[in-house]
Amino acid sequence: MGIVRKTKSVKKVIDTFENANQALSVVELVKKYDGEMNKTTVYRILERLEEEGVLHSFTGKDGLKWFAKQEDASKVQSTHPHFQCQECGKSECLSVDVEIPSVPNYSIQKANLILVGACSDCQS
Amino acid sequence: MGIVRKTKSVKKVIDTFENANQALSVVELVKKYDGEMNKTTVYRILERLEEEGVLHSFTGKDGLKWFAKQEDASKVQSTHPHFQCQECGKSECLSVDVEIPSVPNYSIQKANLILVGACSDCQS
DNA sequence: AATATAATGCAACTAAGATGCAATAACAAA
DNA sequence: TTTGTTATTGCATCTTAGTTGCATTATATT
Ligand SMILES: [Mn+2]
Ligand SMILES: [Mn+2]
Ligand SMILES: [Zn+2]
Ligand SMILES: [Zn+2]
Repeated sequence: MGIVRKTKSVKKVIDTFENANQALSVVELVKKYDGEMNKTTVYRILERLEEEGVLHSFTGKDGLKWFAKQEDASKVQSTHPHFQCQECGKSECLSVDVEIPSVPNYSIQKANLILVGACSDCQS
Repeated sequence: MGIVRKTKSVKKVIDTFENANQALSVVELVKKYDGEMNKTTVYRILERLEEEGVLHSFTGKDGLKWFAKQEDASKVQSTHPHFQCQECGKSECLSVDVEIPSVPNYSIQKANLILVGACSDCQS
């Protein structure tokens, strides 16, 4: 499973994430590659890059799927929160610690935390 | 805005939430009312009940929209986490406190925390 | 260069959710 | 209780994210 072949399209996607210091939604990636890569291909490359551990994904505040580089564990913990700016729409991984609350009788496997607000560029 | 008329359908929806001690996804509500209420009507009633403050909503782990009763502030804080069971699919509001991490240069307006795991009924 | 098969393009499909409009039902006023 | 106003509903249609099957193409390996 995962990526086996470094195709032109795969290289493009990897390159895009290398040069982006933020998360990218599948929707915007499909738009970005319009004309050079099929929508289905974008979805499948992202899927494979995630399986390979090159990218990771999360569901944004509006239910859209986002991807971002998978930084090494030292910088960002496996379960980290994501920030989404209400003004410019940008989204990014936060390397802060989150206290996952424990709930009696429940076993929590993972936590999905989205923080919504205004990023540094968008302060009024 | 909001609910003005207590129609049969509105009463049904309110009643469903009264007798459910969990969150309900729009998808399952549309199914539940199949034959007695139009899909569009379900969406619109939920929307109005939320505007009225009778219900509140959140986006589940898979991007689906869920609704739940709006308990009084004393029991559940305005920004509370939600739990979603990977086994049975049930979802509910958690009345626990969550530390919203502060991020330098960012203003956080709200937090959306979904905890995923196994509920008490689904422990192995 | 020949081969095996992973990856792609394309068309069609699924499913959640939104929208415009005409018909209907609440409900307040008469 | 009847009537008039208008909120609500049903229905058809649309939008958009995401998926799937299959034939074609490109990559990596020998
Ligand atoms: Mn991340
Ligand atoms: Mn809740
Ligand atoms: Zn911003
Ligand atoms: Zn369960």
